[in-house]
Amino acid sequence: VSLCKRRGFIFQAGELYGGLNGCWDYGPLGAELKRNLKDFWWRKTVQERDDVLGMDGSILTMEQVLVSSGHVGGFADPMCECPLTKQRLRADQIPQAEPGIEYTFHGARDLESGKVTEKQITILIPNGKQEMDRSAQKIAIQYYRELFGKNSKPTLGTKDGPLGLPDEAYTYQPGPRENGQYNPENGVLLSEPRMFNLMLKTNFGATGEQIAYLRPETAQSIFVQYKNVLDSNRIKLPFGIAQVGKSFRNEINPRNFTFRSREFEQMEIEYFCHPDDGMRLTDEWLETRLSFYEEIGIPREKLHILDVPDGERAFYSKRTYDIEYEFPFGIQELEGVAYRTDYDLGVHQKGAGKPLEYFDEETKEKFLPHVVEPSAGCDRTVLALICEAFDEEQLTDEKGKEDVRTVLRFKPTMAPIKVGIFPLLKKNEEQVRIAKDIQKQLQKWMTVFYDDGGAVGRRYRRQDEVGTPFCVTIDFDTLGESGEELKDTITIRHRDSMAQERMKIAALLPWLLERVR
RNA sequence: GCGGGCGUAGCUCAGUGGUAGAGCGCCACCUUGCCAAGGUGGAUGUCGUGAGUUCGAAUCUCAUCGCCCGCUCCA
Repeated sequence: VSLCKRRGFIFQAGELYGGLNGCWDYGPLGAELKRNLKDFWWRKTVQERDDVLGMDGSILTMEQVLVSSGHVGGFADPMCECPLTKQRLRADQIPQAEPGIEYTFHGARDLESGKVTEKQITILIPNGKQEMDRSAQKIAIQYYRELFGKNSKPTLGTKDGPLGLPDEAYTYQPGPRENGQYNPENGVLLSEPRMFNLMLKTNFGATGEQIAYLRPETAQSIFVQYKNVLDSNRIKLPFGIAQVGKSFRNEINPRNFTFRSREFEQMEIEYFCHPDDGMRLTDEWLETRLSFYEEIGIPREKLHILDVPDGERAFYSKRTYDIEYEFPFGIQELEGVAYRTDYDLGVHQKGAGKPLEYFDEETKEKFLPHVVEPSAGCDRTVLALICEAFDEEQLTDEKGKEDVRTVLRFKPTMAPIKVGIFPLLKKNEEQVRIAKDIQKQLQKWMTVFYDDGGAVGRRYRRQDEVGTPFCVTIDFDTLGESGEELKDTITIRHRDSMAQERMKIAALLPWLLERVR
């Protein structure tokens, strides 16, 4: 995180004003890195395949689209929280409380330290669970002590509040209250139901009367435009539609740097196919995606494949693989490959009242296509690239002096800067002129960085720290001081090995292009 | 949202009621013929923000924002 800020990869959004929770800005180098990832994904997914087309959908999304998809209903459940276990329960699924006696505690005193903690909690002990008032009280106190430990004693109180220091501990009234909801597992009175909707809503129109949502996933615009893409592109099943773009979720608790953000970018494919092919294609896409990660420099052994078991998958999914990466903060999901069946086209066909079936001319078969969805988190992958690239290398020089070299070992394809260009000595005008010529030449093809400040060794190390794979140095040999043979040659210094090789200036561009694209 | 920890220069951090600090980094000049050499000079802080206590607050109190950890959540 520190390196990211210091070298301009990632800053916190709104940092000047104290920061905006769950939002991040990419600085110059971060923007390059992210751009490289997205471009590479697009090239591999759209450009180099015959069966995938791209699109770029609107972020603002009609309410009806998200009603049909289930997001408006599914994401807007009222939830109640249990103050004892912190469990969250859907308010509409909590069973009615049985008759019983309700105990309210107002706090507890630690018997050793005498410290009093105030915390109100109400527990309903059903009539069936008690033989007499005293045993119900015991059960209540036992629950209560789970919160404060065995050495605590609940505070005395009345219905209206705590009276003083502990002895008898509670107030009670017979029977459940009219609007109260209790945790069926432990009888604890739950918090008031609150809406937990993960979608961000906005208004527009002259008077702001129209509602729109910021999309919670890029997928929906693909489903909604599926028929338009099909009709306008002379394409046959199976085929996919790919999209890279921002999505938004009102995450309750953003965490782990950019890993879980409220605004994030997705790289998604919705692959439409015949129902018989869905399971097979899901496995195929998993393999395709795994080799993608290998190509960008995330080794297979750092990836874990989770075959999400029954009961934990989304309700519409017949199979889901999570592709997870070993982040420093744990093994976490980079991408989900989900077989979504015909759920999405089904709900939109019904919701919009318009047929979305596909007619196969060859088999004369009419059916609703099924969908396989490889959905990758762009920001998460950028974070994985940085984590994977980061290295602190121990060096020992000829004099035996220890040194630590910070290196980001990005694959050249992903590296924000492809090549550093240095004149060996800033005061040598000829070296500077040649270096600037080379800079001009290479700039048309790739991101380069010109530097003439300080000793050349320091410049190499600065580039190591931002992951520049190659550095070119123009020296006295370039000028022909060691004879005609070395004239117009430069040295290329490799980031990972620190080794150097000499090369004609004319050979430089093709040599680099072969490696950095 | 709950519990705990934390917030001082770009970074890492010292500073427990009395003049705002160090190392590294950064900028300029000198030096430098290939791996963070050296020298000289320089810039940078509403001590996260707001309120309170005090003659006086980075330091004490409260609130708030943000970060980290554990829960929770994450179709």
